[in-house]
Amino acid sequence: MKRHVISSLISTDLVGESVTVCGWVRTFRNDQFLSVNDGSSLQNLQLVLDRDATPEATRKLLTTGAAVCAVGQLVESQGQGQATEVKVEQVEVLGPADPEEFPIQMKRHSMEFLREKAHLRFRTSTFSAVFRLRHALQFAVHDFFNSDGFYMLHTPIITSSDAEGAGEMFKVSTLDPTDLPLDDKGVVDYSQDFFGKPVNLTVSGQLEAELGAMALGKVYTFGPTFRAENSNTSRHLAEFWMIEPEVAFNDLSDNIDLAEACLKHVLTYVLKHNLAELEFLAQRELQAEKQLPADKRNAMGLIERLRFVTENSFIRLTYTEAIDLLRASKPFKKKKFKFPVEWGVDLQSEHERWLVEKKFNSPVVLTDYPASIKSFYMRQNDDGKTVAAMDVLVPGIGELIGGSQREERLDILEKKCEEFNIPKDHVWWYLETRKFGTAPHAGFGMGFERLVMFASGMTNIRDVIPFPRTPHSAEF
RNA sequence: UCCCCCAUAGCUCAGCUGGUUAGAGCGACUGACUGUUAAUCAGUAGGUCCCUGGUUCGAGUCCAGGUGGGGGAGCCA
Repeated sequence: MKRHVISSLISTDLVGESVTVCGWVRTFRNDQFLSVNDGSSLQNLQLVLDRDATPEATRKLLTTGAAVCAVGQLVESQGQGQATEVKVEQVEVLGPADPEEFPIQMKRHSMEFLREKAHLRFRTSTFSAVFRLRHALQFAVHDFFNSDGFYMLHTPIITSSDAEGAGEMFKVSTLDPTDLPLDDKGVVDYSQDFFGKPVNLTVSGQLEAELGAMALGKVYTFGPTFRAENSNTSRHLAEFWMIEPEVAFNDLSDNIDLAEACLKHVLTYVLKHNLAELEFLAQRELQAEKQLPADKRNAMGLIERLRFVTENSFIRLTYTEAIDLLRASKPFKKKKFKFPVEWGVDLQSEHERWLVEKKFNSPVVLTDYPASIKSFYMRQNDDGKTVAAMDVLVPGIGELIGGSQREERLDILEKKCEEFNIPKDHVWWYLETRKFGTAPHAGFGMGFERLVMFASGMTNIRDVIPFPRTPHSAEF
């Protein structure tokens, strides 16, 4: 069946033509006006029925949520709310939706309620807008790297690498948990497992991406990532998608430039191609913020915030400079911070928030952290105390990107493995890239859902991924 | 994992220092109206007050435990 998508019918270009449209009923007013959405855009199409020509049995089935298909002529609307409408000649209900049971009503629902209806929440304007935006953002990410000569590398999802230390891992096994094979010491004998050794779901594709970068030059991964941390926050998922570029011959400064350019590209893309969604989400945010006290609201609207990021240079400062700024700040002097601010301890959320939301009100890139609070693979600076690490912090979300220049010197990397208790035979393949033709290189990880949060103004990460995985929650 | 808050109709919520028949708005249903924009107007139905136990003459209300949800923290992206 040849169909027209609704997004192509809301302008007057096709007026006079006979059209076929299918979609889901939003409202049915006056036994005559059927508002239908097919997901092609936020816009609903108004189908105008001939009340007398439409059997009552059909009209009774035209309830919110029902799937319908209609044939008619596209005409200029006689009403005020829309440019065009369809004079329906024939309408068929493909799938009714019992109005007593269908949970999505033409009224505002709480995000908490819709989260429990994750299978149906796509039918709402908010979630359809979020997921169209999510699609556009992932397309823009691929577009950015492809245009810049990167190759996408599919790094493994099942991995035996346990060296990254990025978090607790999900074990993957085909052994029967009620009948585990044990060796003579009573320890599980993984030689009988599918891979002959213990394996996990990946917590990061970085180490493997580094291997690719040391031959292909510029690579990136964009795949699912799993953390079995018992994190119960609005910014963490057990299953999330991460973008991890890795570039040979880049230093830390190049790495920050890449992160900044990438963010600016994807936000510019959605500002150009998804303005309707962004305008809708900006309105939604405004409504939601009415419930909040004035000091908890965003200083700028959603679109203004995104433009600000695309048009201004990110603030760059070292960890040491950040500590100095924090120690000179009002909340520090008034002892408003709960956690100590001194060189050597990691910055807490409250400190990052102050820097990003109060001091600069802009994305901030913090660099050169103390070695002791960062990972083993980050490149040691000449001062011997800090490493060439970077975090990109954005208002409302905190850490959006974390990255570093990688340690390319074999002797130092081997020493770091010892300090971090990483057995060399677990990462022998990683170390060999430093043995054969080592070169400076750098990369970062960007949490895709956090990017979608930032771009959409949604405040809970569970509302920007179709089917969120969090502790005790894997329905659907 | 820790701290705080919450759980009452399909949804959002009210329900006072414990008191007799648990309410509102929206939605749904029935009817009226018919160029409506979350249509309007009138009416009707709809409740295991999250679960278990306790205190009390009496518990939606107080106490304990549990479950679920939210906000914040840690871990991080």
